[in-house]
Amino acid sequence: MMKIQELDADRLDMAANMLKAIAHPMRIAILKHLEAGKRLTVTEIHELLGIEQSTTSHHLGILKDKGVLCSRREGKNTFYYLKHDTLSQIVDCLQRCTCGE
Amino acid sequence: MMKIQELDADRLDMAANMLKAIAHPMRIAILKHLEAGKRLTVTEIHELLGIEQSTTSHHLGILKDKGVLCSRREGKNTFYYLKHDTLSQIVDCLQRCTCGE
DNA sequence: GAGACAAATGCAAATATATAAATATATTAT
DNA sequence: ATAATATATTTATATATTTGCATTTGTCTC
Repeated sequence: MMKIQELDADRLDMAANMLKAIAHPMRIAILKHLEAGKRLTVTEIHELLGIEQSTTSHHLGILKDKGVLCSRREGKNTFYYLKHDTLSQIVDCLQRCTCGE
Repeated sequence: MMKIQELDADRLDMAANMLKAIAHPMRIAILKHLEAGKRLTVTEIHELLGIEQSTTSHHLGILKDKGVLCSRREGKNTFYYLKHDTLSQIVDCLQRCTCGE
């Protein structure tokens, strides 16, 4: 039998891990490109952002591992996309909050 | 004269710093209590969450420093509150995304 | 199978973050 | 000024993250 508090703590940890995964300039930039159900390959992202292939893959791995993205291999390519569409809200919110400061 | 890319990079950094500030179980718990324009003192939060006073102040300092919270001193107390009401969206979104996994 | 392309992994150095304990500052009341 | 209460800062140690490079694994075409 598990206490409610533990459940809460577990969910808080999960939420913190998701946010930690997103909380990186490059990974926010990645999410901006994946709004509205878009699917992109590792190479497309690495070219869009101008960062190393291995670095790109690493960032995508973190986002996938923490439940932010899903991936699907199709032939030579692996497409990445948002696990929950609603996650775009976070990017939108950040965009609004960093407008005028 | 500043390039657009630099502006983008600056905003991404600012956004990442805000998120990094939020991405911690205790700090998410703090934000949950500050929804809907609520204002709470350091002591209230430290009693609500059952964590050390100095730890509480430290967390609040991080949230304020990174632009998530504002504070206002009134007598002996310092009240903390959300800088942008819209930031509650992030907590709401996390709550939805960590429901069933 | 060999070669080409796409993606993932292991590694190491630099950098960043968390935590708690101790200390310091600010405000009010006496 | 002193004591009491409320916050904030400092410090040190432990731990985690970022990054590029080199390597490896997976997939397709020939």
